[in-house]
Amino acid sequence: MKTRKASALSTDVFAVIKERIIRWEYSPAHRFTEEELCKEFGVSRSPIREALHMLVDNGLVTKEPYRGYTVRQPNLKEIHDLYDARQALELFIVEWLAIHGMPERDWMELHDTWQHILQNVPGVITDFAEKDEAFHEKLAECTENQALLQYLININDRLHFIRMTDITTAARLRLTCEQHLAILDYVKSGDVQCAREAMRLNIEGGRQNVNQAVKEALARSFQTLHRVV
Amino acid sequence: MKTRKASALSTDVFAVIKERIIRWEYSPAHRFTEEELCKEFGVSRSPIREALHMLVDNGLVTKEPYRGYTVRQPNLKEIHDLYDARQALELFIVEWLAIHGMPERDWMELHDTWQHILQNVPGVITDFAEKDEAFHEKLAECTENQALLQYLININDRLHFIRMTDITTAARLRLTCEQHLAILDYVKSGDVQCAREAMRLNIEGGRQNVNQAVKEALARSFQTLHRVV
DNA sequence: TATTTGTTAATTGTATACGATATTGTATAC
DNA sequence: GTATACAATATCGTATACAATTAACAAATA
Repeated sequence: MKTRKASALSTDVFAVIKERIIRWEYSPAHRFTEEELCKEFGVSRSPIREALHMLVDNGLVTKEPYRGYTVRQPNLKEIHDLYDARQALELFIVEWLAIHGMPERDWMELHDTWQHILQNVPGVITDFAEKDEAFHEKLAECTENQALLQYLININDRLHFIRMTDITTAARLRLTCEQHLAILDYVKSGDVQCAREAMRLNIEGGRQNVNQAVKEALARSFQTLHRVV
Repeated sequence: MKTRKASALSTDVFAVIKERIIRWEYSPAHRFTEEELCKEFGVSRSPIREALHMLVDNGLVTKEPYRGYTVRQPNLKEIHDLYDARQALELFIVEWLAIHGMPERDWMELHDTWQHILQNVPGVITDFAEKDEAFHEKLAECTENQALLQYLININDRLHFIRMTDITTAARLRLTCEQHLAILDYVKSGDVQCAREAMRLNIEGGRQNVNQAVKEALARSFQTLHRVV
C-alpha cells in the first residue's frame, strides 16, 4: 500500500514492472535480481530496491532475505479474500453515497460512460478491467475518504492480473453495464438497501467470473495452473 | 501498509520510531533527518531510509523530497475517515463470523478476557487501547482473511496515537466490555443483524470518544491543537 | 550409498561517497 | 527599503563498494 512521494526513478521502475506483472508479461514465479534490473533500467540498486519494495507492498512480489524477489502467485483463497475485502469496502461506499449523495457532475459522467458502453455492446470490450476499476474507484473518490480509496486501489492492483483474463462476452458486458447503471440509480434515489444489493450482485458477478476464469485456466494448461492455484 | 520481510536493522528502527510516535514521544510535527537518525541508531542511511519508508506507508510520517520527514498530524477529518473505513471492514467481519462461525477456543478466550475486565472495573484501565485493538484484530484473524486483517491493523496503527488519549472512565470501560460481550454473543448465535448493530455501536462509541478527546485537547492547549486539528 | 561437512557462488544487507535540488542567507542595484 | 541575483547550506537522490547470509555443490566419511 503506497501513497508516498518517491523519486522519479524508483516510481518509474515500479510502474513499468507493475504493468508487466499485471499484463502477465513474466513467466510464472519469475525471479528478479536487483543486479539484472539495474542493468535493464540502467540505474543503480537504490532506486531498484525502492521499486521492489513498493511492489512487495502492493502484494505483487514476494521477497526472501538474501534470496531475491519473485513474482507473486496469488492463490484462489487470496483472490476470494480480496473479493471479500472489496465487498466490505464497496458496500459501505454505496451506502455512504446513497445517504450523503455524490456530485451531480461525477454521477453524470459515470452514467454517460456506462450508458454509452451499453449501447455499443459488443463493440467496446477492450480494457474492460480498467474501465470497471475506474468505475469503482470513482465511487470511492466521491466519498472523499482517502483511506477507503487507498485500500480499494490496493485491492484492484492485486486483482488486476487475474481480471485481465475475465470472460468479456457481450452478455457479461451488458450485465455489468446494467448493474453499474442500477447502482447509480439507487445511489441517486438514496435507496440504501437496493444500492447495497446492486453492488453486492456486481461484485459477486466479478468474483464468479474470476473463479470461472481461473478454473478454465486450470483446465487449459498446467503452466497456468501452478501460477494461479 | 507493511507486510514485507525486511532486514533486522530497518525493522528495528521502524519499530522503535513507530512506538515513539504512537506514544506521543515526539513534539508535534517533529522533523526527522536521515543523518540525525543515523547517528542516533548508529547505522547507515540505507536501513534508516527503509524504516522511514515503512513509517510513511503506515501513515505515521510524511515525506517531502529534499526537505525531510515529519511526524504526521492527522486531522479530524482523517480520523473520521479511518473510523468509517474501520466500520466498513468490521461490519463485514462480524457478519462473516456470524454466518461462518469462529473457533470455540478463540471465542472463549475473548469472552473470558472481557468478562474478567468487566468484573474488575474500574481496576483495569491500563493499556485499554491495546486491549481493545487486540479484540478487534482477533475477530479479523478468525475470518482467516489476511487482506481484511492487514487493512484493520493499518487503521489501528494510524489511530493509535489518538486513542491513547481515550477517556477511560469506569462507565466507558464497562460499556465497552458489555458491547464486546454482546458482539460475541450475537456472533455465536449467528444473528447477523444484531451482531452488525452491536459492532456499529461499539465503533461509534469509539469514534465519539476520540472526537471528545480531540475537542478537549483543543480546549486544553494550543500545542495539542495544532497537532490534532 | 547415504550423510555430513567444507567450500564457493549468488544475492541481498549495509555503509559511504558523490551529485542534484530546494531553501536560506547575503550582497547589490534600484 | 525593497527586490533580485547569486552563493552557501542542508538534505535528499543515486551510485558504488564492501560485508553478511544463504543455498548449492562437492568432497570426505561412515
